[in-house]
Amino acid sequence: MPRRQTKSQTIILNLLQQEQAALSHDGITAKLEKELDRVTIYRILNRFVEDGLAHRIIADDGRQYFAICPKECAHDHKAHGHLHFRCVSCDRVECVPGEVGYNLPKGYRVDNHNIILSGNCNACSKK
Amino acid sequence: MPRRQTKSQTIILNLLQQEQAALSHDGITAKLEKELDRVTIYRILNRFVEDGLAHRIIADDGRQYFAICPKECAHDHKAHGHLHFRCVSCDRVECVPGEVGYNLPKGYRVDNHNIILSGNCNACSKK
DNA sequence: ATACTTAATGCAACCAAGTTGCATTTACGG
DNA sequence: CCGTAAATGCAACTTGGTTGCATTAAGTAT
Repeated sequence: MPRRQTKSQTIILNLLQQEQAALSHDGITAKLEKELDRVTIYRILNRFVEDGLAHRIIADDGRQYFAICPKECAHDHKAHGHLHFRCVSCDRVECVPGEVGYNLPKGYRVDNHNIILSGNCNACSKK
Repeated sequence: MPRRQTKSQTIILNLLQQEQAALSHDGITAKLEKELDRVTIYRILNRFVEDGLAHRIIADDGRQYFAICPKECAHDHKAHGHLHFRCVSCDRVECVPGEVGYNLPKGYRVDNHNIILSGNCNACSKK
């Protein structure tokens, strides 16, 4: 039962790879020329996450965004300590490189980070 | 058109106040003895947020959690720089005091923080 | 206390994001 | 080229949350 390489899959993978930002389901559909079923897209994305190829971010609009894991986090697929920025004007979610600092009371074991700042990105705050 | 003080409202306010954790809609219903309509609860919570009484957190399960604003953040109702921890075993979302450090490329204007770490809390990681 | 205004409630219906079941298609190993 | 099972597509469902609207009940004026 190994994975199979399908057209749809590679299309989405390429999309995510060339994209700077994390994409939501409908961000993806928007960029697709050949229409794909909602379900298919979700399943492909979930597979990517399962395989540690992409990570899933739940933004503060409550929706899932997906981004290809940068090499830096390749060693550690669950704890993505970097932050994400969602621009409320252009609706892009970007991965912002660099670690986030915090301290937690002892005994707490983190196995997932979901850090979203939102506001206006560089481009939009100039308008 | 000022606000009116109703029973349901005070019940929920008290609930949130005495609770250490942030509560979701159904966390609240669970703790309620007298049953309240879903819609009513949501509307009350939204009003609290509007009035700067509570803040809304979107956890990494995609759901909204509400917590009374601690005094420290009274001066600044939108940017809650502190982090939240969601325990995946006991399903509690706690506010963790202390600022979170990060740096953002210039030009970015943050007006909301939504920082969720998840994993096992002190109590649960001992089990 | 009584009447009036309009905020708050409750119900039904709706909406959006995401998932599941199942029949059909299709990648890929033999 | 055949057979197996992974991937797709469609319909239907689930969950979290919101909206419309008639009804109830705060708070104010009389």
